[in-house]
Amino acid sequence: MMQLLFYRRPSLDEVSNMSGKIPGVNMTTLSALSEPNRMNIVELLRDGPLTVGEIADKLGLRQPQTSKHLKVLSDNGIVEVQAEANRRIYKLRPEPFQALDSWIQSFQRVMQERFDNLDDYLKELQNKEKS
Amino acid sequence: MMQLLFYRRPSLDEVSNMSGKIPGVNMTTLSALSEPNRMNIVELLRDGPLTVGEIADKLGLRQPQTSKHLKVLSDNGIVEVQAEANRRIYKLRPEPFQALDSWIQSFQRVMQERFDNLDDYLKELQNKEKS
DNA sequence: GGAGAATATTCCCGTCAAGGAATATTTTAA
DNA sequence: TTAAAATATTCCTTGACGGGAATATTCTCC
Repeated sequence: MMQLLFYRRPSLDEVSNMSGKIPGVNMTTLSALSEPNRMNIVELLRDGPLTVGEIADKLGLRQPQTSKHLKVLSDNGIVEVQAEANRRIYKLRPEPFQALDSWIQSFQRVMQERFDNLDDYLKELQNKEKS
Repeated sequence: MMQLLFYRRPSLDEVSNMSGKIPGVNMTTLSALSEPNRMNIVELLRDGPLTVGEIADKLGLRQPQTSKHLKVLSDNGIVEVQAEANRRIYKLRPEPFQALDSWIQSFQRVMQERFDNLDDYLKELQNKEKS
């Protein structure tokens, strides 16, 4: 069961300073998803595209807030829009999730290797102290 | 290539209201990781356990800030501590990443199915308008 | 016990995002 | 062209978090 503390998300400037440091994953996706309403929107869109009004209805959100959250998701490439008459139909884009997936995959691999070699580290520490 | 916008992270209260809605993944992990310095710490710990001082050195952070970030990561079960004399050795815990992994996996599955049936949705919309 | 190293905590401040309310924009239909 | 529906945008306020600085705590060693 994952947990996710809710602290202030860093500003756009802070983020852009980081970009490129983490291969395949810059952090805007995580930040966008760490807002509960946006995560709920994303979960909702798993079942297929929806209009703004439908999303607002199903989540009990007001329309302006829904539009704002969708803008954030859209700016980050998490969703895309298709205009259809008066309505805007939002759907998920798979790319961010694929990137997130491959990041975690590589993560898991390294973690597995390094999992229980705390003992090794302790010996390292002792060696350093001798010198 | 993932993106991650940086907006305010929701408060702890907001998060606890969401808990359980997303099976296996509540959002505190994402929120904790969406802070650049904390993400850097996590990336650093991929290579093995480190003390607070070492983390601060390698990332160019001050010690108090480093401790604060580590506390957030610790409170969220992303890292665990082992006391060793004066020092505290921090290492990653695999569970949050496994949970995040399985969430994305299930996500990918559903997205694959629903990927390109926007046409179906448009037909649905038209049917609704007739009634 | 006292000094000093390593780490944690507290306080204050500035910033920035999320919500509310109102308004603007776009589109269709009559 | 007006009206009305659907959506986007703006302005304002509030609250929370991250950084800085200082201090507290914990531990070891003499």
